Order: sequence, then structure tokens, then C-alpha cells
Amino acid sequence: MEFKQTVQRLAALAQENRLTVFRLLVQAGPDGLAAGRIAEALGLAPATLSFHLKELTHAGLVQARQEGRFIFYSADFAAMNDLIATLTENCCGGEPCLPVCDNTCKE
Amino acid sequence: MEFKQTVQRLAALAQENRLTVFRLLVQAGPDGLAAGRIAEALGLAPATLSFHLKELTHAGLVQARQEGRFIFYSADFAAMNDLIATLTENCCGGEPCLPVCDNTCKE
DNA sequence: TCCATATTTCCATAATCATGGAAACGACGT
DNA sequence: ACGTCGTTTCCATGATTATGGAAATATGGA
Repeated sequence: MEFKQTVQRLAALAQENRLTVFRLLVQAGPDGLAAGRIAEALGLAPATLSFHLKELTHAGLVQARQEGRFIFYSADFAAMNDLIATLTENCCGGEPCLPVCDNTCKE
Repeated sequence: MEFKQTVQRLAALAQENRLTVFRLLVQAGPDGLAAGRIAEALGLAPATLSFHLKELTHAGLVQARQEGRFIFYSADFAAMNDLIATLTENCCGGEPCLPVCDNTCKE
């Protein structure tokens, strides 16, 4: 993953409201959630949420699809995996990162 | 890992100069590097680097130790592993995150 | 003690970011 | 075509962040 994109994705997640949105979308699964539902869950003004969703989509971490009058946003799991893989490399200098794998890869 | 700390650590890494510093420190290994060497490597003004190092140490991602006249900074691998583990959980909803593990945990 | 070196703190400045009201846009039902 | 609902864009505002010059602090050597 490219350096600038890594920074952009980190920045997209490095904000309380956006990280909350992303977690919500991960929980929601591949179908995602309509913007309105997200705004409701976080108690944000429509304009504010729209700003954050743009930030996340711009970074490639979430995807938008129109469905009727609604716009559904969903987490891009592959993009998140790319990010985590990049961080793991940077963290471990290319070596396997045992503690992380012990926690997440068992069984 | 706590939510706010996660945001703080993401924010610490979500800046080109700081991510570069962190990667440099990961490369440098447990001994780390003196602040001056880092400034030299990045071509930053001392005050600017000091600001970024404070940001990283405050987030708990790097550690500082005095050695003679120098201050050596080193990556805190455990903290980075915590961060990655937290992101992996958020990314995969608690499920194992196969693509990441395939890339990083083999052999 | 005095000087040189390494690093930080203080401060001001410019740039970027977060927020939400109001207006615009787009899709649907009538 | 009209009204409504969901969402975005436009815009202004306040807050936070990044940058580096200059002064302060700390360490070690002469």
C-alpha cells in the first residue's frame, strides 16, 4: 500500500466520530447502513455526518451505494485488511508479528 | 484498548512525518535512534521534530531514554501490536481476519 | 566555571479540520 | 408537475495542528 494512502486511511480513522461510524459499519456487515441510520446512531447533524462519510469513502475505507432514496454505506473490509497488513509490516519490520497473530488467527 | 487511546494512536501515525519517524524507529530496532539522527534523516527543524516526537511518545507508541547528551527514541512494539489487534477486531467484528493472517503469519 | 552540543519549550503564524445552518439536489409517490 | 424525504453541497465559524525561529534547559568535556 502506498505511503500517502496509508496516511490518508489512518487519518480517516483517527477521529472519534469517524472511527465510531466505521465500527458501526463493520458491525452492520456487508449490507451496511443508510446515512440516516448512522446519523441517528451518532446524533450528528446531517452535514457533519456527510463530511465524515466523504472522508471515509475518499480514503477508500467505506463504499456507498444508492438504494431507492437512501444511500447505504458499508465498510470495505479488503481496504481495512490492506491497512492492517501495511501496519503489521511497519510494526514488525517484515517479520511475523507473533502477538497479533496469536490473538487473531487461532482456530 | 480504550477507544480514545485508539484514536490518539491512529492520529499519532496519521501524519507523514510522524509515520516516517515511526517506520524509521521500527527499522532501527529496540535501541532506537537519537533525536538528532532522526531530524537529520527527515530534514526537519529541531522544534518540529520535537513536536512530532512528543506526539508519538504521548500516544505511547515510542519511548525515550536519555543516554549521555543524547535522547534516544525507540518504537514501542507492544503498543503497536495492541493497536493492530484492536483494529483487527474492529475490522473483522471479532472474527479471524483471514487475509491479514495469510499475509503475515505464514511460516 | 565556561563552552559547545543536543534537545526542548515558548511563541507566532499559516494551514487544515470539524461543525452545523441553510439551500440545493435527487428520488419517490401522488 | 408537486410535495416530501433523504442526503449532499455551500458557506461561515471556531478549534486544532504543523511549522520553525529564538530562547531556555540539560549534559558532558576542557
